[in-house]
Amino acid sequence: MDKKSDIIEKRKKKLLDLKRNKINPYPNDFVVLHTVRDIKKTVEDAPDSLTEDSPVFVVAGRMMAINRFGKASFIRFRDRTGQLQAYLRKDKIGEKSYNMFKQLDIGDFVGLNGGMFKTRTGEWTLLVKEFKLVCKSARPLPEKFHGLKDPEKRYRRRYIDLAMNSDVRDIFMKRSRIVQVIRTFLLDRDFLEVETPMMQPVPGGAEATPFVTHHNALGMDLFLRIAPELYLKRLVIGGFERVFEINRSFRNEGVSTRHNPEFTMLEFYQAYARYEDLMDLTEEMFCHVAREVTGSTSIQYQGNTIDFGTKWRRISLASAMEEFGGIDAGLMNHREGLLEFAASNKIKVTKTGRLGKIITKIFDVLVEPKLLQPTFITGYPIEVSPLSRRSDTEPELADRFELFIAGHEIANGFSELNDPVDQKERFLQQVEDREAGDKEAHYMDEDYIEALEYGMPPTAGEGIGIDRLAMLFTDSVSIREVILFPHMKPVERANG
RNA sequence: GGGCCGUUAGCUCAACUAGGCAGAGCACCUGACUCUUAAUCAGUAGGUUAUAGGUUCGAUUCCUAUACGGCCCA
Repeated sequence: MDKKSDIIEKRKKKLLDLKRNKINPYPNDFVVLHTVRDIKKTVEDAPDSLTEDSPVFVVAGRMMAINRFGKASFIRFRDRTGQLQAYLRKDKIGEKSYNMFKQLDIGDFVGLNGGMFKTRTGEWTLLVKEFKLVCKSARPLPEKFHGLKDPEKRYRRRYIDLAMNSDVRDIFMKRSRIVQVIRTFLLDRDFLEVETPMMQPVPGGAEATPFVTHHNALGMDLFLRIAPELYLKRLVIGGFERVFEINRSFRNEGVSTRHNPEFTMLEFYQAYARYEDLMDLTEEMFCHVAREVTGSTSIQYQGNTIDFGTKWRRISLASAMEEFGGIDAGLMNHREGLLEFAASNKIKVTKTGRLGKIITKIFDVLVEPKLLQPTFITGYPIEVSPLSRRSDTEPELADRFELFIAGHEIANGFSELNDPVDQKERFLQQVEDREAGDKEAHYMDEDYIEALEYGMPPTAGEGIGIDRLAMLFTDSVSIREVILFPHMKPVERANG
């Protein structure tokens, strides 16, 4: 048997009392005419025009604090645009109305109308002529000073986190802004925004374990996409020479400060471009985002200044391994030597894995964390790049780059492999790896091969992790801080 | 998957080292107060200490397991 908390019981009793007194605790007829932002702007622009009686503002919001005196009260309330103080006096709103106000709680929504005046301490305040309860809150908000801190409660009940913590609101407004700026940036360059299937018969475009689901009517399993790549390239084949998609992909992996099972990616494809062009475009895009979102091309992340404004470093994987990992470039083609090096550095690698996998694994551990300023790494081995175009000059390498910032992989781009015969061979090699036990290896996608056979113009494409970008621009250590509702295990509810 | 840490009132935290009546602030409730802004003053009330076991005369405290979470590693 649940014993509900005293404080919630009392709130629910107040609700019943309201109903008994024929006051609707959930009306929907209050017409809002102004926002807090509107009011503050008027105060700023024309303070001399304001009197207690005019102009009359009509505004609504959630009460975040109440200071009651005997026959007057100050409240602080907030709408989507900001917070404002209001002053309610018994002699202004009438005894009946004031007694009704006394029954309200922090957390309730009120509709207010009145004029602006300046208090003795100089704060512009709404002098309320009329107020109306707009929504009763049946549960108390957290403490006003400390707010809600427990990360588990913050993630599980993000609405309270948002209601209480302005820095959390700022993070998600910033995230939204980042996406909007990127969208506009691409639209301005004649890219077409599209939506491609999230449920796919063959999951492709990345090395990852997919989620499986089942379509009853079709009697078939489908996979939640691990990337939109192969569909976006089909669109390039169809003549949409510049396309992009910003949406969710899903990977059936563990959760951590950097991984959420569903995450947001931008992927874009540009025909007649090469991967070098996309590096230029990426620099331009990030500078633009930084300027639009923060007002500067350099940002602070975990105590480090990250500068997008200067030319980004471009360095080959082999050189980076030598410079940051201390691995002799001559070792790059020597499997046994690399395995020995990995072992002596306590890096666990799959001994049977392909050479490229061993190299990238060592890179992840020794080099990636050291790449603080934006850095493009190029020259990836072909066997870890099964969808990339083969380099004309070094056929063992792909025309590919990855972008690292603040020790995180942020983007991955390459000139697309548009030779269907080569692509088929690459898939076959992946299938071989899969059969050898590599669960993340690509699946054979015959339908995609067929599409390539119709001809895809030379194209370069890139994926950018939006969550990680949002982490960078909001100085967040954990991906959960930039995802509104991060995945959590369900918990038995003790109290309904 | 492994290691470490955490879970006490609606919220933020004490009490645990060395077992002995579970406490504070805010919020709530009652009263006073017409310029407060972490309002103030007086008084009241609020707990199955995450869950299940064990040790003990006695467990929030020690032990075991489980659940959920955080950080680090894989």
